Amino acid sequence: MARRNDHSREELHEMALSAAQILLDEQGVTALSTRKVAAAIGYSVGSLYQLFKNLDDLCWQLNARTLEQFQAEVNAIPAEQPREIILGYGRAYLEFAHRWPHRWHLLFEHKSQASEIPDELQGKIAGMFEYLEGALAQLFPGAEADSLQRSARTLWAAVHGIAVLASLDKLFLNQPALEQQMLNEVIGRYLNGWQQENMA
Amino acid sequence: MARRNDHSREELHEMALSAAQILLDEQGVTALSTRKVAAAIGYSVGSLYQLFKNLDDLCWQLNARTLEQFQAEVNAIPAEQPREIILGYGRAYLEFAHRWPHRWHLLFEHKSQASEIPDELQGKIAGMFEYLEGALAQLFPGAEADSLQRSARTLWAAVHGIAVLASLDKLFLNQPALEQQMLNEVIGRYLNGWQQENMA
DNA sequence: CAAAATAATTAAACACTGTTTAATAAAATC
DNA sequence: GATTTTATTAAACAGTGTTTAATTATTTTG
Repeated sequence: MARRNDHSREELHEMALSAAQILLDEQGVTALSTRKVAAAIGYSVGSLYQLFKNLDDLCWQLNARTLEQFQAEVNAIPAEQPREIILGYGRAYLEFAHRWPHRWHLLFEHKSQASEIPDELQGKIAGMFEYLEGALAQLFPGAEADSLQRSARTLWAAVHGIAVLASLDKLFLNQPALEQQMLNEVIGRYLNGWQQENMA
Repeated sequence: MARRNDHSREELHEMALSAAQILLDEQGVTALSTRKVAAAIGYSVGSLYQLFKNLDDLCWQLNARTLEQFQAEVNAIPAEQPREIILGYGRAYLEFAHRWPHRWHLLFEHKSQASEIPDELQGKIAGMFEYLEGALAQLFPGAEADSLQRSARTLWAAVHGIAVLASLDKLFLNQPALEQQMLNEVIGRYLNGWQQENMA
């Protein structure tokens, strides 16, 4: 039943990733299994292992796609004032986590942490930090590189924390537009507090 | 081979939870299986299902223990100035996540979210928010209840975000005492920024 | 062009997982 | 002491990731 020329290696690779993404979107991280992906593309599990080192490898590649997609959305944000850039980034982050809950979940699954992060992905993440660092550098021209790098991560951690707890339903608070308000407040107050330091 | 009077139901329950906790601490979330817990206490899996509804139930009870332990540590923080209380809470949180990485990981495993959060646990979490809200209320006597509740969650989310990304090794930055600095800055700047709002 | 080498594909197996079931052994009740 | 209730277990079911050996298709070689 082998049929090598039905699809090239590249086509198969693409088919598998697409099928996996659909499975992920529709049924969540736990439904993402080698057998289901194989069945979805009409091949056996063994053939999947010809295309991917293992399931973790497939997940990393899925994560790379997710990051590319998010990065494209972030790049589409009009570059206005630095504060608006940072806020826009946070909004995009929260919105993305809501729109693609399972893709976003897979990004931070501890399981994937078992194997080491591929260099390619690490580069993508670093690029996104630089985006934030650039906006912060505009706001704080006198700040040291260390400080800017740390602050970019701190702001990202804060936004990420909001997204995590919201997705886990662990905020236990019914307020209208809760996440949006939390986002506005944490970024606004953080930046104001920092500016205040520089004036004293 | 049944031996009903070797251990009472309560003893068995305690033995199972303790064994599960050791397994969790030593081998991580993925190693926490019904068969391993059963083997550790010298009973069959079936007997475990007499004590717990399922593995998720066992995990919830493990999480309840973890929260109790953390709450005890938080309560041991000397009640000083409100800012020190909030900072102390954040420090305790980061420290706890480092000292008990797997217990802390289990707390936020999405898997456990499949079944609903037991009321008991929900109450424990609410209690911890109140702790933060109390300190914030001292700093901002004029603030509305809504605002205090939201801010407590925002600060928690920020600290949680730092802990998550640090535990996932996703900060990609080698700075001495990075997490501590991020913590100090996010709390300090947030509170300063808020105070600034009230003066304007 | 046919034969040999290579590579892809698959079915089956292995070692796990959570959970359920039927049979058995022990304790409690009558 | 006989009967009912309960605890316990081994076995089974349906999954999982991954590996293996055998088969089939394609390429390369003679």
